[in-house]
Amino acid sequence: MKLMVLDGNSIVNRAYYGIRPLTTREGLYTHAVYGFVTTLQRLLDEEQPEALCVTFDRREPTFRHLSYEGYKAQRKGMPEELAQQMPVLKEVLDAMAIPRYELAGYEADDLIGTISRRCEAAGWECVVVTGDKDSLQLVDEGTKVKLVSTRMGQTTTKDMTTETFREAYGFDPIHMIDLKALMGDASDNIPGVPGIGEKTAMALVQKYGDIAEIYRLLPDIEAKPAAIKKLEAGREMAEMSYRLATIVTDAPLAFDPAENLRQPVKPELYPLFLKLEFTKLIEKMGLTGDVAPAEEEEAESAGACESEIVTDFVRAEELLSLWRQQPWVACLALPGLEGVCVEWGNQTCGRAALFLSGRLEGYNDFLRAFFAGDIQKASHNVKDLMRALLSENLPADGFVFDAAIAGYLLDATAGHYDLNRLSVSWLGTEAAKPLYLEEGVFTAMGEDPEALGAWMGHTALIAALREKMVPKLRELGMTELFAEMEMPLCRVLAEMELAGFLVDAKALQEMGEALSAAIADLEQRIYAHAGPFNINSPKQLGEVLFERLGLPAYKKTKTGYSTNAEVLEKLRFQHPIVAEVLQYRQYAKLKSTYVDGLLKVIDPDGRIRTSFQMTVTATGRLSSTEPNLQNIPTRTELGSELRRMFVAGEGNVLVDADYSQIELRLLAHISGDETMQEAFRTGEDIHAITASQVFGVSPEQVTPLMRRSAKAVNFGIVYGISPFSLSQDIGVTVAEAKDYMDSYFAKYPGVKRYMEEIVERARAEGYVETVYHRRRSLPEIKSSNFNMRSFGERVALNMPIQGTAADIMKLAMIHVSRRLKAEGLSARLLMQVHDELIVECPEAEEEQVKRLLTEEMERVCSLSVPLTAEAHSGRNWLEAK
DNA sequence: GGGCTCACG
DNA sequence: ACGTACGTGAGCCCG
Repeated sequence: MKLMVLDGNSIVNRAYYGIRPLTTREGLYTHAVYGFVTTLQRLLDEEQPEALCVTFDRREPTFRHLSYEGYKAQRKGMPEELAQQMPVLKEVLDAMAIPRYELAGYEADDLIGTISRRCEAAGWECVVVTGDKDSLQLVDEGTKVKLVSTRMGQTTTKDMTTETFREAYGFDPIHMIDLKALMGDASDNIPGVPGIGEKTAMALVQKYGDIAEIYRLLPDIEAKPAAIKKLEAGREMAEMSYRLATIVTDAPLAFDPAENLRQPVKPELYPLFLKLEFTKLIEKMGLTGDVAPAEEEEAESAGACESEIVTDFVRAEELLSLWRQQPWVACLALPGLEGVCVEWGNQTCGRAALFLSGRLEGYNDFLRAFFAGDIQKASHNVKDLMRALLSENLPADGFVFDAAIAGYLLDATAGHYDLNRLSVSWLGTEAAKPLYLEEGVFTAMGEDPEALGAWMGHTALIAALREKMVPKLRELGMTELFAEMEMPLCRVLAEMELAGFLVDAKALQEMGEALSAAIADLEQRIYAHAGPFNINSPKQLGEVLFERLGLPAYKKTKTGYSTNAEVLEKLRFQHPIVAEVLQYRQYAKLKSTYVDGLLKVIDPDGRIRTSFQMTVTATGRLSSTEPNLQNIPTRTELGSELRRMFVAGEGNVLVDADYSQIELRLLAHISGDETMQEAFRTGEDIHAITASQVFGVSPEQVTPLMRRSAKAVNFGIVYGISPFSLSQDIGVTVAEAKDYMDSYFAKYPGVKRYMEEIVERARAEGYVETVYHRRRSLPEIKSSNFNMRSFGERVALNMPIQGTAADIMKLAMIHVSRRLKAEGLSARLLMQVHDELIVECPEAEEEQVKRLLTEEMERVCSLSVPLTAEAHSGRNWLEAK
């Protein structure tokens, strides 16, 4: 039989400091609890113990405090954000039916010591889980310690048994106490012997075992005379430290391993996890709220009271007229537009109507009427619905609310905005399982009341969400952002996705063949140096380069040697294989991601249709998937050849317009820095101007190197760079990089002030926002973890700039699309790549479209610096750049 | 499914 | 002293 005991304080601390802070919608911090539970789940999987318990420290002083007043005296109290999670954690453990132990006068460690010895006495195996190396003294034949460590945001465990401990330390586990008695422990304020450090202490314990033996033999031990002197002087300290470091194994604790057998979780766990918004855990642990019928009734009150399947068009017409009078109705369509559910009326007793393609004569006419502009509709993932409608030549107007987008604006870092998650965080309840999402059930829905019910339930959620979210959007000043930017953009993006980008498949195919040949050739040359291996495997490549060929390994990753381009560049001239690998990598990337990847997704009409994601990025940018057309190569000559494959249709051209230095211009505008603003008003080349100002030379004296450095600083500032990273980027010493930054800030004091102020504000408010009130909350800025806090500070600098640029581009797209239509042009938007728009138009419209694009892009807003855009055109994307 | 690498702004 | 630039997505390897 096996019992696993967790050091509650140690594990929760690790979770707290190691995980990005997370709060519920109500502002309750939850990450320490979340981290604790996920760690626990993993440990249970790994160990499969029959019994389980958790120990905690108590506030009362222990015998250690009483015997030595310095003990943990300097230890700061728990941060408030962690302290408030402790009772929640205990509530969770209770709901999971996991016994927890705490005892006045004893630390969690002492209880663990006691528990482990009681287990052994009862013939049980004991597994101790902690992050604290002190507990290693407990390791023996019946007890192993799993050491938990959190590095770079992820937790790993290391099993310590008698054998592994001996291997690592060279003495028996029990002598951990002696080691600590000699070297002390700064974090617990255990003094040890003054002057004796880790090295000496390790050597002594390895040689003599315990301090009693060392002091018995003193002064005739093998050590430096100075060390012997210190040992003699510090005898009392050693003895006291020994007592402090010894974990108690006989605390007066009522404990019997058999009373800690694992139990099924209690029903309280589900509502508790709902409150904490642990949707992922609910799913993983298969928790459900199937409990008392009284609660079910309440849950249903959000749904419809009355519902009907509409099968005749007279009734459909009746409803359509009714909805034209309503301020808005909620709707949800089935994939493939096989059905539409409409929900209206008041919230407590709404009504639902279902329209199914197989059950209603004139279903298409219904769609045409319902999706017209005279019925105001709230839905979910509106852009996708619009794309489906437009592809059937149906109208797609009158959408006033998208629950996913509202959820995104209200918390851009939540990650997922499916109706279930929105429901948990906004309504405090889970949605019915979306049965209709399963393949193949759509046409059968009419026969499946459960699926119909779930579908109606989801539609009702949209209405309930709207009621909650619209006031919140207003409260945060996002009404316009939502209604004037995000909602109108849905239509623009749907049309762009539908348009697709024509590609020259034949040329792409040929490029692929050329790449294949080059790759095969390089492969042979690489094998000639090292024998055959998988070059695509960083692990195998690392072994070849750094073990077999003995090249110096500059950098390591979590899992082994780093073999990235930066490392390989440094090795380029040390062995001919390196340059070949670099080239192989470049070709392999182009072939697999771009040539093969794109060939796979060309539609029958020769066009590629990407999907724009509106709710992914934390800053407000779009992203592009399946395929990603926002990362088509441009930085290398060979790579940029791929852009030649993206072409205009017969008789058409591509017009490509991009904003010039939009982020730096926004830095100048937002920071209010006069010098930088002046530079943009008068100058052409901002990096050269910056160089001349930072290096104190006239514009003609700026060398290419100076310009390059200034450019790196300009970019770096926007990202919240450190002197170290700047030095890495431009290949100078850290001191030089720091000098550059200092003179940059001296020249642009407004930028420096902005950086300080925005971080200060973020700390005070807990969020940052763009000029258009797009918001990103920043709980990490208050973190006591240095890395996490620093990250928060960099984000605070960057988000308002990157995000405002994204806002401006979104507005530009809406204006461009509107005006292309207003002027009766055939031109249509195809792509957006953050600061760049691509339009396809008949040759005859080329000049007009170029003008229109730059005008609309520049006209979006009026800043304290000019906002400029440039347009070019060509037969293909490369030519048009 | 996470890690590494590399493509973009 | 810490560890070291913001925002993305895709293909491949490997446990």
